Amino acid sequence: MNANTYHAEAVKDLSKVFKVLSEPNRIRILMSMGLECAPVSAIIARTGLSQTNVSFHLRVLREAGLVKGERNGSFIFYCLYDTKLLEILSGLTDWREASQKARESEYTQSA
Amino acid sequence: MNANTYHAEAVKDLSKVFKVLSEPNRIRILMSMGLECAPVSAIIARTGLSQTNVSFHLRVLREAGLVKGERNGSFIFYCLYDTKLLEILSGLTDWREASQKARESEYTQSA
DNA sequence: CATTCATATGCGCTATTACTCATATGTGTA
DNA sequence: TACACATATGAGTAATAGCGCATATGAATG
Repeated sequence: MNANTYHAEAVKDLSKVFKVLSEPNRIRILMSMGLECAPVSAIIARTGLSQTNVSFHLRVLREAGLVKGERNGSFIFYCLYDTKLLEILSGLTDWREASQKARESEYTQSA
Repeated sequence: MNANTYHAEAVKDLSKVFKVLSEPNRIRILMSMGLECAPVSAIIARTGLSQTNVSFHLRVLREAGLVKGERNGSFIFYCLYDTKLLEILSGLTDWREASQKARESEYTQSA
């Protein structure tokens, strides 16, 4: 049992989270929710995506444990499972923007 | 121009990074590099992946600006473009592990 | 210059995924 | 009960990604 097998579970879960977050529209949905819960119809309005598509992405986000939905009358309110996700997203954005110029000017090639 | 279009570029870049990180083997490659540069052969040995596959993933990681490669004789040494990526990965791992139990016991369903 | 070693690349295959359309489920209300 | 609204789900499709095999490139060494 080396370092790889030791982190196997963590790697597995991490890659799943990354896969879920690799869809631009899912990121937009997460950002559109912000700190407060919102019904699906609000998310549809904010993102401009189709109802079917939003529903599809919400399920993916839900199954990944990134959002949760609670029924309230005929509406279902969705919110971030952990609002810390917003900080993570903005932190990563800052990180990428900070190194963007360096990446653009540097070669980083192979041969 | 609303909030969505304002963040459009950031969302685009973020989703690309997440997509690159959504591959378990790529995460393993990144972790196997750690803080120091290593030739491809070392990465192959550490991960147990095929040479073709490692080369393929390294290109993806390189084009995403996550690693850089420098030739040294007949070897090409790869290293993290920014070692802060390691902290990010471990930070996210901790974040997921911390909420894992809650996610497992809670419903987080839709209807 | 021929050979060997390290690494990259093109091709074909298969599996996955995001999307739309149509339809189903569930809730509130007359 | 019937109807309207909010949301979920299933089928079908087109695009993409990861993998292995074979091969190419490029550096070192005799």
